[in-house]
Amino acid sequence: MTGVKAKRVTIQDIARKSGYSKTSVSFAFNSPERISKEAVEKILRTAKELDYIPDPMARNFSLGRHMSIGFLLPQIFQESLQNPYMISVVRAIGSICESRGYTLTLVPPLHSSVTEAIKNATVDGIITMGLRIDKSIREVLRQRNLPLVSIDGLENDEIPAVSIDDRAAAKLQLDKVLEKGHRRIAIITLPGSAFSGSSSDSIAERRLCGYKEALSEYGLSPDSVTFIESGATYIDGMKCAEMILADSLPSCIVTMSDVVALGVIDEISKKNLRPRQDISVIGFDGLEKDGFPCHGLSTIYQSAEEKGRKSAELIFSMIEDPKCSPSPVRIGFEYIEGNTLSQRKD
Amino acid sequence: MTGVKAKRVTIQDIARKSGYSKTSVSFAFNSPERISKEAVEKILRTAKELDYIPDPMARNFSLGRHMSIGFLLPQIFQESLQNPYMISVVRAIGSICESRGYTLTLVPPLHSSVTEAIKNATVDGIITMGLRIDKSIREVLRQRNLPLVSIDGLENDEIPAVSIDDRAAAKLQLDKVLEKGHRRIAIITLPGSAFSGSSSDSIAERRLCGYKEALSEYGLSPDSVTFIESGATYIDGMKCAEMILADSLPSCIVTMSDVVALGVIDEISKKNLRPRQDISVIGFDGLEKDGFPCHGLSTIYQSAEEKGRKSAELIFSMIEDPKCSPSPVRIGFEYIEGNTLSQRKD
DNA sequence: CTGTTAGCGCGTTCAA
DNA sequence: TTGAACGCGCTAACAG
Repeated sequence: MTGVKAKRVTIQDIARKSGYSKTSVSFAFNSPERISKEAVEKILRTAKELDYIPDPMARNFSLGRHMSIGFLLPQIFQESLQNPYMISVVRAIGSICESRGYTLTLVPPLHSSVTEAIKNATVDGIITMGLRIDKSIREVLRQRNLPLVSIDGLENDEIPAVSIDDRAAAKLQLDKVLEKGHRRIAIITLPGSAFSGSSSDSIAERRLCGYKEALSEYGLSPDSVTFIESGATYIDGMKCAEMILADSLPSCIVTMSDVVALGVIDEISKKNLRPRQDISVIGFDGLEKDGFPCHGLSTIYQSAEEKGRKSAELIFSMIEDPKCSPSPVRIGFEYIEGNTLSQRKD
Repeated sequence: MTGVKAKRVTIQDIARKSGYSKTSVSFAFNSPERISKEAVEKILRTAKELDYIPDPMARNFSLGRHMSIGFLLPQIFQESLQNPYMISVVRAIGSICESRGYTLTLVPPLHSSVTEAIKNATVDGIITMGLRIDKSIREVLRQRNLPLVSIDGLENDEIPAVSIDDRAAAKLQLDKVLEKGHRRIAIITLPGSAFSGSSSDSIAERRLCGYKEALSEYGLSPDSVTFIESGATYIDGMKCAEMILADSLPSCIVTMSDVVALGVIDEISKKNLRPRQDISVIGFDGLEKDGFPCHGLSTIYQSAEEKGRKSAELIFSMIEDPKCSPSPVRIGFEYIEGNTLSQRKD
């Protein structure tokens, strides 16, 4: 039995007081056409008197659904919702949920465990972003029979995924930089690149491949470039730029995310250098197109809106047809000409 | 009965197969110490074989709880999550939820109705922001026995609220502007000011009172100031600035939100005017302190983190003790000296 | 067509 | 260690 909560009015109470059966009360709320007008009236009147409305949890339990999609946060709340790109994706997912009458449940790791979090999430499906779906996660998904869509996840995997071709996008990014004549280049990578050791396949790694490809096409060695790993926030970008500038003076700083690039730019200004004229900067994400002010940052655009929308549509199709196992979805990308990547002058 | 979902393994199945009762199975998962070691082992082994874990919804239903807090979005998803200040508040709420093992459910209006949304939200409590809590909302809250905390809501109200003294904060803001000698002032207000007609008490209105007070202390009439209402996004700020600049040339533009101020600044630059030197700008919120890059915008700071945290703590205290009706919480505010509000020169 | 009876869903917990 | 009741609403099947 339950705790000490004040005893709620139930469908039973309305049945008794109105003189009808539970069934009729249920009908009055959900299929008024199924019973007589007067019955509906009397029942609803009684319900109003007793201040009754059906309990949504009991209702959902009975119907075997939750009316909510879970967005599984890869890190703790504080960090996940610090990332504007992730927020834009969440916003897009939310819009789809909204149009279907669903809520969107943000699910943080439970006791630092995403697996535990999935075990306990009362949702009809889960969308995740930038998370490695390991064995224990797959197990729980199977046990709970819970559909999951992974954004920016592994490729060649049985789990439905939405992503861009990160390798090609990164290559395009560095191509633009090299085209402009830059050779003294610093690249700020996201966590999860080869440098951090373990992770076998991550966005950062895929993009690194793209970078190396671009370099090799120009006959350059990866060693000619400074790589440095950083978190994905504005502050991280500033710190990282500070480290880089203390050391050398690249003609271009390449980042794997727009917010990092913004931090870099502000740090450059702070050092009394001029972004663009003295040091070029290029970002990644194209946040400006999704409504986040970037002041003309040159960047690679990947639509957060589309990623979110597509993944939500995928999850709903899986909920509606549990048998269907959708194929991966590829989102496009493009170079956005801003005002922070200029021709090398020196 | 439910739909066509693949039949899940239930506690009953484990009981049968393991030779123990449902009760014992339940104990094996929740209070292993209540039954023998071998029973626990055998049961858990059987569960593993059949790929069983307890269903969280059934569990929560049985326990009369949801393990989730609802954040009620005042507008549609798209708009609500466009607002960095709201996002910062959500982030803080989420962190508290996280630490208690709760999820955070984002609840958009259902069929454009917040009341309907509340009726159906499977959550233990609701936090809302900038929403007028009308009669029909109160009714549902009572019916559902659902605690609610309102951020930036009405004052002198029986609903627990978390807010700042908006009137005083706005006065401080305009005081700073007037101190610097500005007299040709344009003020961009949020929706819900007197101009928009109806709303009887909103943030915008309270702040307007503060502005008028400041003006009157300087012997100035409200008519000497240009008021213009705007949405709360970067883009809205740009548009608004465009309108203002097409008309006249104020020496200072005052906004009710930092993002709007950022839009104004970029629009000023676009017009080949210099923000700060030619036109001063002051914002409101202090987003920079909450991790959102504002490049030294002068502003009034109100802690989003604190608003979120306090409201989450309130809601949990109400959940834990349904009888308690907490008193309103006031958050502090302060002027942040940036580099966008300068002495009037002309 | 209107209304009812009975039982389900799944895990928790009281009383034995 | 367990059988039975419980939480709350939904609905198949049936009777008038």
